[in-house]
Amino acid sequence: MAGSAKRVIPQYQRAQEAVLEILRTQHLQAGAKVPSERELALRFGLSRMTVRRGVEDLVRRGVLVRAGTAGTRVANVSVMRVMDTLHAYSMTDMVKGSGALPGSRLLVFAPGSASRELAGRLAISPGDGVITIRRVRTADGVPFCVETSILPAARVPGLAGQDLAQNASLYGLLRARYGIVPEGRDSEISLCAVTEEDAALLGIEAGINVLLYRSLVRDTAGVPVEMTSSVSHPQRVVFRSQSAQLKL
Amino acid sequence: MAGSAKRVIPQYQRAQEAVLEILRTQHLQAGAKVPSERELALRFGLSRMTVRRGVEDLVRRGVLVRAGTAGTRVANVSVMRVMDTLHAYSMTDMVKGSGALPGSRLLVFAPGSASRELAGRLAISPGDGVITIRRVRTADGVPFCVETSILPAARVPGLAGQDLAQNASLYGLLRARYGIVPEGRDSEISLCAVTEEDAALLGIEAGINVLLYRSLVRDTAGVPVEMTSSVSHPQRVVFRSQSAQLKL
DNA sequence: ATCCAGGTGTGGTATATACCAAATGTTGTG
DNA sequence: CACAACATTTGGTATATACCACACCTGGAT
Repeated sequence: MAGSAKRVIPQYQRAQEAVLEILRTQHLQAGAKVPSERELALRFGLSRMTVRRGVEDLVRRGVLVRAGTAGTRVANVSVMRVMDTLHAYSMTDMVKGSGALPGSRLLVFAPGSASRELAGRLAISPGDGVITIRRVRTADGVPFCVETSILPAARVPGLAGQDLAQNASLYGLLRARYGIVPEGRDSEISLCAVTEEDAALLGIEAGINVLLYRSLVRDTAGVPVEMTSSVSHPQRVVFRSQSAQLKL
Repeated sequence: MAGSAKRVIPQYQRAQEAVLEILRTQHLQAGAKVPSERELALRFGLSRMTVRRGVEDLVRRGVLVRAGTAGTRVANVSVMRVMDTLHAYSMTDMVKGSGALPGSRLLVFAPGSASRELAGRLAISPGDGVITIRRVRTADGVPFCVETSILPAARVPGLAGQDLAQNASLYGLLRARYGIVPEGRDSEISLCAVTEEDAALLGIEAGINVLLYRSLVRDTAGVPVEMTSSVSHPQRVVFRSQSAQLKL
């Protein structure tokens, strides 16, 4: 019924959005109780089952936690990096999925040439052009990580700083303008002492240990398209993953 | 009292089991088509919605892959194996895999009873018996992490401290003695300040930030078998993962 | 004031039904 | 034989309903 668009967004996803909206507008903190499923259903004009499906997704993504028969509450982590094996989320989508408004501020956009080691990783020749992008990522305006990406310049001709000026998603650009679809990634999580510069950007004490996430992203052909290394805020970021192994 | 509650197994989990059973008995290879939801519902005597719920779990766990309106298929196993560095099941094997000699020292082996929250995570009843195992893990004799495992006591009758005395692998024991095969895990990596005790064990300064790895391991039926949380040495541990997107 | 019984609200499960869009299968025509 | 037209199958979504077990609150008896 009603107006039909080509891409129909399912009601349960709208319900999800609506719940996230409630979290935002009501400034619900971690541990705050969320309206019951029946209540939400009534409010959204949907059936409980439909609302429930949306809520379950939010629970699965770690935004909400169920307290059994004592209601459902807001989880205590603001930003999650879901290391899902099936979906290579863009950071932008990841933040959105955590119920926050994603943003980014461009710090550096610099053409350069690849060192021998970098060239090796990116599968290009030493001296080949690369582009270094450095950004502060924010969720609801609060910075949660400083990210540095390095891409082979040949893959992204014409890419300019202003393309990333706003809150644009790099992956969105790669896909839309260059037809590059990130498919696989090798990643690594470790610790490092935060530099003074990064500490200032994140609003934390310099020199303390923080999470360092580094990854190499490949396209559908397995060719490297991006090297990323990002430093995360100690309290605001959690890496999650779900996996299953099959043995028959 | 203190006994296990009735703990009724939901039909959709039975449906899951039944589907896995079909995969086994019919020797369905990766890519093979699985009976349709309506067909399964008919076969199991359940409603389609109930069956669907089970199937969705299997999809989420990576066992099955949906091919839209063209049916549902068995996932490609080889792809799943690629990512098992981060999701390695046995720490012992992991250490071996990095070329070092694995070892462990048992700190605590304590029976106890589950709190409400713990019971919820392990899918047992509050008050049910659990076993807490705390070990220092070493590589070539050098400690690199302090690990705490909690298992439902009912799953491992007769398990004793000396079983883990030396360099025995807990997972090896689970498999060999109890027939428990770890299959999937939900995991999470974050930061925490190291306690004095752990700091002393790892030979690092107390209070600094270290990597905290927490996971819930499930067996082939999706039933929780172990909760782990481990604190890693800041310089000696790196979490790696490889992932590829799955397409059939 | 304390305690306990019972009502109410909550999530968890299960079913029957319905319609849609896309993919597949079948059939009838050129 | 090739190919278009049609019917069927499949997963995807959405709803209404029902019952359960547990947590919580409230009111009344002690």
